[in-house]
Amino acid sequence: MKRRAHETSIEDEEIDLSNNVGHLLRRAQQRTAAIYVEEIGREMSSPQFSLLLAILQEPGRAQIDFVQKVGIDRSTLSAMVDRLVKRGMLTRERAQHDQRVDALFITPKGTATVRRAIPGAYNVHRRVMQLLPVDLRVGFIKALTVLSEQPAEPSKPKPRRKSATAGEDDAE
Amino acid sequence: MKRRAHETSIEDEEIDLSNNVGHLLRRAQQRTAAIYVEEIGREMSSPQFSLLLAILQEPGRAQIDFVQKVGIDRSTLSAMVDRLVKRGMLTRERAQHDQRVDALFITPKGTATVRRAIPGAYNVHRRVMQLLPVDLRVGFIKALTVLSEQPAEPSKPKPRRKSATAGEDDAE
DNA sequence: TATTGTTATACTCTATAACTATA
DNA sequence: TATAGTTATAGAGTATAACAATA
Repeated sequence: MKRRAHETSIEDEEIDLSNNVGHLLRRAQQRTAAIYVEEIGREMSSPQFSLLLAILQEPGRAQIDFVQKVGIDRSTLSAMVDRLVKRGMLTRERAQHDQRVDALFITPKGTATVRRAIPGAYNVHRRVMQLLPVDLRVGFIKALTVLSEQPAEPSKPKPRRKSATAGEDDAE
Repeated sequence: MKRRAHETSIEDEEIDLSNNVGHLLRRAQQRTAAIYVEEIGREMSSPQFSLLLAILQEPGRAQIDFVQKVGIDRSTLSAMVDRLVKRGMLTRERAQHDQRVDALFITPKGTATVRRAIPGAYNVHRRVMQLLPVDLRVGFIKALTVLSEQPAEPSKPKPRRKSATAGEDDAE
């Protein structure tokens, strides 16, 4: 592991959860999720809301498009779409021009459901922002946006020379 | 996005994922999780690391203490501890003073595992921070800390007058 | 051969409720 | 009765790998 970052001997007491972005992000999301439930309820999970909203705005796109747009794994998305189709929120249609792709459409019921949730989504955003000191708000969203935009190689792993295989430079 | 709470008629196009804290937090966490895997691998999930670290720092505390400290649900934590015990990272010991509580201890193996992961944890933190413009970094952590600290009534629902029962003031 | 989507597998996390054994 | 922990359910999301159909 590339410990050259800080090759000092590290005491257990020197690290703690309060300066661990991963942990903080999880807690923050947890808090946000709680507010989400208060505002929107359990009819739709937050990722489901994101997906439905995206489809509402660009109906007819292929699943793969939403994978990238919404940031949900291919197989996860497939399962999510299954559930939402089962609940009458979405439909799948085989694309004519390419028989491999499923175009996604939102049903009237799905549309109504998302639209109903939109005010709640605003409230979630607003309430979370209100928890923060005013001077941190803009920067916070900026920071999250930057992190969200970083493409972690989203299903486009650029066919590197298949020679060596092995290490993703995973450093073990 | 601050279109004043709601009450206005909202067009679908006016809201989008790029100003939705919930969505942004999820994406950001996703990105962080990917870095976590690169640095630490799949030996431990991020929540497991948090838990082990907490126990390393305060061994012998009851499970319930870690529920609050680490922010993991009671039953989730129970299952996590099961897995970690099974993998020889933790032990449970019935507390003498209160036969209901399980005190948690980290084993030498667990200790070694966390300690080995600590440099990686630093790297995760560092790498995530480096993705951000310098001027956003401190504020970002501050904001996350604030959000993390908000207690969403963590298993301490304070026995309100048992009179009315009913509404958790859940609004809805 | 590459791409889209599905399926299988396996983990993990979350939440609720009911249950036990204590206190 | 309240608390600590477990267990049973149920629902989601995530990730990997393998596969079929299609391009």
